[in-house]
Amino acid sequence: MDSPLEQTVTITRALAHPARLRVLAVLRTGELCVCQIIEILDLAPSTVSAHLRELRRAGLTIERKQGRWVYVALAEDGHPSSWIQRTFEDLDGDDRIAADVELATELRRLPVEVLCRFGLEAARSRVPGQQQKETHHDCA
Amino acid sequence: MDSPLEQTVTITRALAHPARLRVLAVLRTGELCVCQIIEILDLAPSTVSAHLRELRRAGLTIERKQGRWVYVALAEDGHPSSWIQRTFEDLDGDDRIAADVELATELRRLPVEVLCRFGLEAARSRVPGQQQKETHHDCA
DNA sequence: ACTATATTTCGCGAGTAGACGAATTATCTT
DNA sequence: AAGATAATTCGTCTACTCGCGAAATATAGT
Repeated sequence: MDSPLEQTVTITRALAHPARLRVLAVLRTGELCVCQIIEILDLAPSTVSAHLRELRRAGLTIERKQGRWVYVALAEDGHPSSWIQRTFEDLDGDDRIAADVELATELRRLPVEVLCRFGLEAARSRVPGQQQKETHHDCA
Repeated sequence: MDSPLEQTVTITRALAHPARLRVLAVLRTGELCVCQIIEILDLAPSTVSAHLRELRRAGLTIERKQGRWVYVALAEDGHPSSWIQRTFEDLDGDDRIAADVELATELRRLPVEVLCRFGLEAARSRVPGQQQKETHHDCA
């Protein structure tokens, strides 16, 4: 449909924002649900939703809906994925990205249900020792 | 100075415009002077100048001044150049780009002096048979 | 059916990108 | 020194991006 030129613009435009690059980087370690991404970026849900829409439109990510939650993951194939690889080469070693990845790792250990509803601080205090017992919903 | 994240944004933003992608593609076959690029893009000189500034700022191109003319070329090394390579893979086969490259080939045969001063049509009629005799200034 | 909640869509305001023409700068030619 | 000209900078206009909160949508649990 789009010419190669237009497609390239779509992809590079999608890449050309720190919040969207951060999302891609953090998805490198696996899918995340939208509420986790909201927590990591620390932006309004509507803002994050718009960023995710742009990534999806460019073919850089895919989404699956599971119950109330929407999980976002990197697109595995298609040529957008080689742009993602190129991006990661540059992003490696960035402090902000490293912090995001670390936070993502913590978030994966917390039950999504608690995180979404009460926020990070509350989820941390509810699951202090990095081990959750009475979780009903798994994050991935 | 800039973090890897900021640098990546700078580069991808620079790539995220059809006019700038066209410039990069056309430079693939060798350097061009600004007036030739103006002719190819068919945009106001001030607009083209702004696009070239952004490419330079991102480290994607380099410029050298020779007399009145400024010649633009792709940056050969540094990691911006691998972004350029990635870009070319996608741009190959685009009709617009192909036409631009063809036009660039023609422009290289015309004396810059005539092209800059009188425009493409005039330069074509002054050098009808693809051979120029009384050229004082070479294009590269 | 009703309530709670995860996410998206909508509408708005502030800032920026990208187009142009006019004015400026730098360089060549005479 | 003066005039011509390639290119850049500046000012302006329009349109879009990106942030937010409010409203709408969809799904889960009671």
